[in-house]
Amino acid sequence: MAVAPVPEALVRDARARTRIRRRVLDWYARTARPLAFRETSDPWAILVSEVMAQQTQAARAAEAWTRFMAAYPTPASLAAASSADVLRAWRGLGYNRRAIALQRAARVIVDEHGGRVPSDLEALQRLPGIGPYSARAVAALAFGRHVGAVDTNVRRVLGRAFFDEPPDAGTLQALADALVPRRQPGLWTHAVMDIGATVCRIRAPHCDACPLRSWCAYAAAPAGSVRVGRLGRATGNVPAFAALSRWLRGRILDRLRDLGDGAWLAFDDVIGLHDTTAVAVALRGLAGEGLVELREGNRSPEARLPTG
DNA sequence: AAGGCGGGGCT
DNA sequence: AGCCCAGCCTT
Repeated sequence: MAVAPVPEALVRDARARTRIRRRVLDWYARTARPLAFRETSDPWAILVSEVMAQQTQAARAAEAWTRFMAAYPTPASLAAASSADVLRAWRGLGYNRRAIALQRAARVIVDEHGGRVPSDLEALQRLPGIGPYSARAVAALAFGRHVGAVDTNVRRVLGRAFFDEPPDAGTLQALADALVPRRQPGLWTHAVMDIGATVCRIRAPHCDACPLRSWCAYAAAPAGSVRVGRLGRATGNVPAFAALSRWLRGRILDRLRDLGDGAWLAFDDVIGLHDTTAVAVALRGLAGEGLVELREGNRSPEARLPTG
């Protein structure tokens, strides 16, 4: 078993990187997950897929993506839509703020970039809902830029293979960037994420099937040594009331999705089983994020999906 | 640096 | 019954 190279050596050793790339790309050519959004090269379609995949399993995002792209095939089409319709198209995906942010991004693309998704990394990251990961993913997948997109999969794969303890974000990003091949940045990006999703899983990794096996510190670690598991943010205890707040927001949005366009829903009709204060807090929160509009009704305050 | 934000799949 | 998922934004 080869000793795992320290990341600094790997960044310097072009031959080692070449071997790693070849092994990974060969593996990907045989085993790639058939995700619908991998069939497109349209930057807008790729951007939409990345937003949908944020904290959402890629296979499930792919199903929604196909429907969404049929409705909103261009930035201009999403920019011109009503937010209510966009939220309806987002049903089932969760994190509904993403839908509003995506529409805002489409409007920025139309207003400031001539309706074309920008290829510049900084411009991408300025778009609403596009952070460090998504900007790099779009840059690499849609524009062939040589940037490493570090998501939870890549963090785990590279962390396990090339570090003995969780690296800081800058160190990890530098290694991810250095590993991107000259020729096929998009294929590489998909490939590393697939390793994390199907082989280098957080539990019960399939090291024997891994293209990085011969370089990997994790696979080589003797039994009993410390093994790095999840490399993202530590998960703290989630209070029960937090889950309830999210759940209530979701139920309210689903009620509003089922109403006709522009129809208002009275707070009193939402409350039913729910605590009056909890409903009010949820609606204020939704309004503050642009997910609903509020007005004072006759009996009680009223809410609807945004018509703009 | 920490907390909020969904819904579904997997173990 | 938890834990996790192609993260991002706000405070």
